[in-house]
Amino acid sequence: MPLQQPASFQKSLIQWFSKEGEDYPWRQTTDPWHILISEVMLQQTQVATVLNKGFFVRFIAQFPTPADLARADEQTILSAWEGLGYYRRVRNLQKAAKAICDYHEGIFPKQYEQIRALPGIGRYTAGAVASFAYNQSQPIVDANVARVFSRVFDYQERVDTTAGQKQLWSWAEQLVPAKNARAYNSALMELGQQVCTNKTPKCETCILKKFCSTKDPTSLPKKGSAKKTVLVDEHCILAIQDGKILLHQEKASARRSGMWKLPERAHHQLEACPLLSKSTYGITHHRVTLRIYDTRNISIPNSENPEQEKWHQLEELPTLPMPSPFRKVLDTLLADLF
DNA sequence: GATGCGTGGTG
DNA sequence: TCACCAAGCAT
Repeated sequence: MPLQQPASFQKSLIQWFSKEGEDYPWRQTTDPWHILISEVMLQQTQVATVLNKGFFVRFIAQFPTPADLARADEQTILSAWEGLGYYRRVRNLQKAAKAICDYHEGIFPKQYEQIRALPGIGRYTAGAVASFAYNQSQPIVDANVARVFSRVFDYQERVDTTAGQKQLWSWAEQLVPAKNARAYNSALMELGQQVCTNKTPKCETCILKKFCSTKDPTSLPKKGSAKKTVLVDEHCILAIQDGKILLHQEKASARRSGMWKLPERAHHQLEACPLLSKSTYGITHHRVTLRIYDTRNISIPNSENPEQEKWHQLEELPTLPMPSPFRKVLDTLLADLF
């Protein structure tokens, strides 16, 4: 046991949470399907993002049961996820919905191993669903828990390695209580989010202060250095004729597959076209400079893969799933032009 | 074990 | 400005 008084540690957390815990929409339900949706949305995504734009409330209204998501088409699920990023998550969520319908008669499974076996559900998400929906005594380790544990135990090794993960999960297993795992796990994560924060931890008011060994919290947890960002240019065209706009759909093998964007052209094909906008956005380790050219009064340069391009009515634009950088630039351009 | 995957917030 | 980070997972 890593602590002398684990019961006191657990009790401190649960008491703090009962006073300071936020009343998020996904904490007002124990429906495992709704809990799963929230957990998948929150993977590598901050609470404020999911909360502010109403993604969770809208999604569970649109797909209240696994069967509802299982029968939706690709464009519909991508549109419901638009703005959240990591679109693979919603595809896996649909695969999980189909598996629940096909192998569990549409009833969300109760056993941890069955939850863990669903597509897109790893060790963290399985533990989160089991503890939040069913109050089962399962450990969780996310970025918040990793930060709290690495500081409480003054862990000087890297956490983004197999050995580091093993250590964090071992602490999580040993400390999760048998009875109140729902409240305990919620509290541990929320302390990491509200108090034991990345840059400026509020150690003076932290209820785990008496359990905590680190003298230099902001130096923890230790991680390897990130991959260097690569600069990339993207040259796209705004082609509008007779109330229609030309769009490109990403292939199944591509990133953002199934989504629509403005068609790309080689830079040298666009020398005669006026530049309409210039913006930048990040995707994985790339920094993309996106330039949009006006081809409305010029013959449109030939595409290398015209089979992926299609004319759409301008009215259809809001219903077509589109990556955020293109949604934003189109909203701005069309507001200016019309 | 390392890498790819989106987007928005932060100091 | 820009690197880093966030309720991870699959390959």
